[in-house]
Order: sequence, then C-alpha cells, then structure tokens
Amino acid sequence: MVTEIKTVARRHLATDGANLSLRAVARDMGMVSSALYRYFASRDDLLTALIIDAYNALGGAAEKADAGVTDRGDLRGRLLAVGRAARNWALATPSEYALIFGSPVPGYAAPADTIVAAQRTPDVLLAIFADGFAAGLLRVPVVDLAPALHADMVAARDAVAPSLPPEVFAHGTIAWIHLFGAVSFELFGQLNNVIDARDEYFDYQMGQIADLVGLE
Amino acid sequence: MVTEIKTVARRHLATDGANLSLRAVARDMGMVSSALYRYFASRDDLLTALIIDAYNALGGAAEKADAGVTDRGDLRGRLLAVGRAARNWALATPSEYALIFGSPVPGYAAPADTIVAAQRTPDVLLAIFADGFAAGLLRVPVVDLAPALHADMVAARDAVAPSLPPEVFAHGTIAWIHLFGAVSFELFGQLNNVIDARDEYFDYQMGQIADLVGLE
DNA sequence: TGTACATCAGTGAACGCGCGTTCACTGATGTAC
DNA sequence: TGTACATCAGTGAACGCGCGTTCACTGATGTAC
Repeated sequence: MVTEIKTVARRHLATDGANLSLRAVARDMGMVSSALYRYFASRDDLLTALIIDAYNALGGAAEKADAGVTDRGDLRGRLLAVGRAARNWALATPSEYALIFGSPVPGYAAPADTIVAAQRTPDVLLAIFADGFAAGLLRVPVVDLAPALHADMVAARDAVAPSLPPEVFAHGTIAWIHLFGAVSFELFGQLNNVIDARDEYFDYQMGQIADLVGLE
Repeated sequence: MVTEIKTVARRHLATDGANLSLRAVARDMGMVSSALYRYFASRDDLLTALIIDAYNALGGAAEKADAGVTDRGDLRGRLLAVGRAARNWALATPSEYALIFGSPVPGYAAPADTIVAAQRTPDVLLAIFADGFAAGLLRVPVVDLAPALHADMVAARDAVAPSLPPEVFAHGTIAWIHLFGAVSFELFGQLNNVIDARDEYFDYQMGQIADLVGLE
C-alpha cells in the first residue's frame, strides 16, 4: 500500500514537479485524501520517502554498473559505466532526478535520513579512485590545495576512503560534480538546440574528465 | 512600475521559488491582484521577464568580469574571473539562479526571446577560447570526436566563433558545463556538511578545468 | 479661465478551482473465548 | 460453531486557506478647444 502510494506519487512528480499534491495522488488511487494520512504523516513525509527512494535507485544503479565491469583495473571503463548508469537512470526518471538534484523545494528541508542513501553514488565513484590508487593505476596529481580546502578534503576523505591522498580525493569530487553537471545540464534543457548527439557528448565528457583526474 | 513589480516579484522568488504568486506580489505592493494585468498579460509573462532579466544580469556580470582582466592573454585569469563573477552573482541571488538553471518549472515553457540573453555568459567563455586560439595561447586537444558530435560542434561553433576548431569549442562547452555544475552543486545544497572552504574549492575547480581545457 | 471629453491606473467582486490537515465516523475483517 | 469484541482501513464533511483571471467600474489626471 505504501509502495502503491509512492508509485502513483512518482507519476505525479512528472507533471507537478515537487509541488506534489496529496489530493491528486489520492484521487488517482480512488481514495479520499485523508486516507493517505494512515500511511504518511504529512505531504513532506511522502516527499522524503520519494527522495530516499530516488537516491537509493540511483545508488543501486551506479553500484550495479560498477560491479558489472569485470576488469577492476579498468578505471576509465568503470567511470564510464557508472556515469552512463547515472545518466540513464536520470533520463528514464527525470522528475525523480530533479527531486534530488534540482533546485531545492521551497519550504522543504530534507531530514538527515536522506544522507546515507545520498552517499551511495559518490561512494561508488570514490571506490574507483581508491582501487586505482591502491593498485597504482592512477596519476597522483601535483596540486597545492589551499589549507582550508586541504583540511576539508582530509576530513571528508577520512570518512570514506582513509588511505586516499586528499589530492586524489579532490579529483574524485571533481568527477562527481562534473557528472552531476553534465546530467543536469542535459536534463534541465540547456543542451536544447545546441547538441543533438547526446550519448556521444556524454561519453566525450566522461573521457575528458577521466583524463583530467588521471585515470588510466 | 514594471520594474517595481519585478523587484517585488524577485523578492518573492526567494521564498516561493518558481511558484510565484501574482496575488502575493500585488499584496506586497498594496495593490489589488488584477491591477498587475495592466503590466503583464499573465503570470507566465512576468516569469519570462524575470528569466530574461536574470540571464542578462548574469551575462552582464560575466562580461564585466572578463573585460576587467587587463592582460587579455591571461586566459586562466579570465576564466577564473568570469567563473567567480558567475558564482558570486548566483550566491547573491540564488533564487534567480535557480530560476534559470534549476529544474524546469512544471507547465512553463520558456519562449524563444530568452535565447539571446541566455547566450551571453557562454559567449564570454567562448571568447576566451577564441582569443586564446587566435593568439596561439592554448593547447589544441587531440581527441576524436564521434562523427555526430563533431557535426554538432561544427554547427554550434559556426554560429559563435567560426575560426575555432571544433575540438577547442568542445573544450569550451566542458568549461561552461563544469562552471554550471560547480555553482549548482554548491547552491542546491550538495556541498553541505562536506566542504566548507567554498571559495577555495571553487577556485580549485576552475584551475583544474583550465588545466583540462589547455588554457595557459 | 473654464468646460467637455478621453485616457487609463487601479478597484472590488466574482468565478471556479486548488490545496493540506483534522476529526468523528462506518463497516469490514480478524481474534479470543 | 457462535458470539463479543477489538482493530483498523477508509469515508466524508469541514476548516481555513490559497490561487489566476475576467470584467464592469470609479475617479483622478491630462488634453483640446
């Protein structure tokens, strides 16, 4: 029942965006709107559940794509596989992507329970870097991180991949941000009337980013 | 009067996001909601005006920042200046940034008159590449663009900087997308609880991107 | 200087619609003895 | 096998609020003669 509500709600996300209407969802299910309160304490609760689901769906797709690359030393291949998986998920469910990566919903503050799910995809990317570093398969960048930034990187790195030099970790965040940027740019319509060969363009970007971050 | 309405509307964007309410704007101005129809044919018209203003404000800031770099051959400096200007504008007016670069507003289709204004900022970036190429100050990448992508790049390049090799143009789009990605990532809250040294992180990213695209 | 008229910014009521949330309730199902 | 009771999913009415848009209108200002 909870899952059925979420399924219908996801369908509404596509047309209404984040101003999802409980009443509309109830209507679609042939129920009265107050009935939904047996399953979700409020509209924001439903939204939170959808957000967590979306993070998990994306994270699961990323994990699966990475696991599907048999040559674990093929770092570029792994990055490309994960990137494509993320993009494909976003293209297939654009409103769910927008829900988690689009402009913040006015008046909605994501609770802390979203964090674990949100971390899954970046974790997959970081694992590529951690594996590559451990196996000596990536170029460790020579770059001077500003002290405050260096400290941030060390702290974030400690929580996820303790062995990774902060410079490599920083490269990982760049890959993650560019992946996010490339998908958002395309999905939010900024590529319209400019680039039609979207698959090729995405792969090209991933390749360039792999060059930048020193994946072999 | 039109500008006063827009000013008040911009203030409301901050709290309501794109579901801007005409009635709320009118209320704030001490007017009755129907009075606004003397100045804007509909809510969407007002939204469009705000969008065009936002593109122009960003574009103007980018142009000014670029023009402020006296050493025109300092390509990295120009990229950084433009990037910082865009980011600062976004940080100062986050709701206007979200309006043009956030998730699409459900039910709203941007009309064609936004295109010219939208092009100003990427044009500034591309001018850096065009200048750099003309002066022999950038490394021309060796990369095989997929045929369909190559064609897209050539077509887009022809409209803006005819002399530029498509490979360089493609690098320009990467810089633009990463700039967009970096600002969106920060503004939409994805950096929260991870990176505090935001200025430094942004500059770091711009530096890395400058490396990638071969700016000297 | 004074009158007649046109312009036009802003009013106020109304239409028809939407929403989230509460609350007392019905009525079917399952459980315990 | 039958009765009494508890559980609990879903109802329906209501509260109090919001919205965009239309339309006939008022009343001040400016213009022309």
